[in-house]
Amino acid sequence: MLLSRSFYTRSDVTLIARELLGKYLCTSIDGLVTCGMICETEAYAGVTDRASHAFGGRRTPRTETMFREGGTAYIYLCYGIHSLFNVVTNRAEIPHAVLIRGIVPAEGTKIMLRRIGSKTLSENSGTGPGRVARLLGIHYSFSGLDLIESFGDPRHAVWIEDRGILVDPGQIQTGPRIGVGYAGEDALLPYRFVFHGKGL
DNA sequence: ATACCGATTAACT
DNA sequence: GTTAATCGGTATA
Repeated sequence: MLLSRSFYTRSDVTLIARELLGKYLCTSIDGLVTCGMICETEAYAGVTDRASHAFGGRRTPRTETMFREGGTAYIYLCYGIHSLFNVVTNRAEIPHAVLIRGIVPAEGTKIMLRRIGSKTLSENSGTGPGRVARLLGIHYSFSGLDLIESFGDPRHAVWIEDRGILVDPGQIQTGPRIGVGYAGEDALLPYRFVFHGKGL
């Protein structure tokens, strides 16, 4: 079942980051469908969060996407090489977002292998935000795609499905976000969530 | 027009 | 544990 608009437009970004664990992030790029179960996320709490690109209400051509309605894809280029995928949450003008940091490959593994130029998938293949986007064929030029409206478009579609995976709160590990040392006190916030399910 | 830097990764020692 | 790769975004002038 496709996650609805109302899932994304809620106001508690850390709750949404938790609830995205166990959901399936899917893409259809040039007709090639790939999906992975989300196992790691980070919440970015908008204008009050020093780690967020939108801290202090900063609006630039890049961050403008985060000010859209929840359910929009915010994707940007990091270190000149990696596309990092986020889903925008909350209502329009409130620039909250959740970074997807890890997936377990579920569908289209053959396509994923072709994308990374490898023969087999390993434990690490879907770990790390750069690898997530690479496996799923997500490019930063897709920023602004709508995770509900794009469904069905064979060229560039990105969406998230609920496939009924139940995540016990005890299976979720919480901690500080990765790579945000520049954020001062906000670097210590427990906004990172990792799903340690069976076999993970 | 120019300078600095990053929500990372892979390949090293 | 360390480091090179790599370039668009952003601030400053």
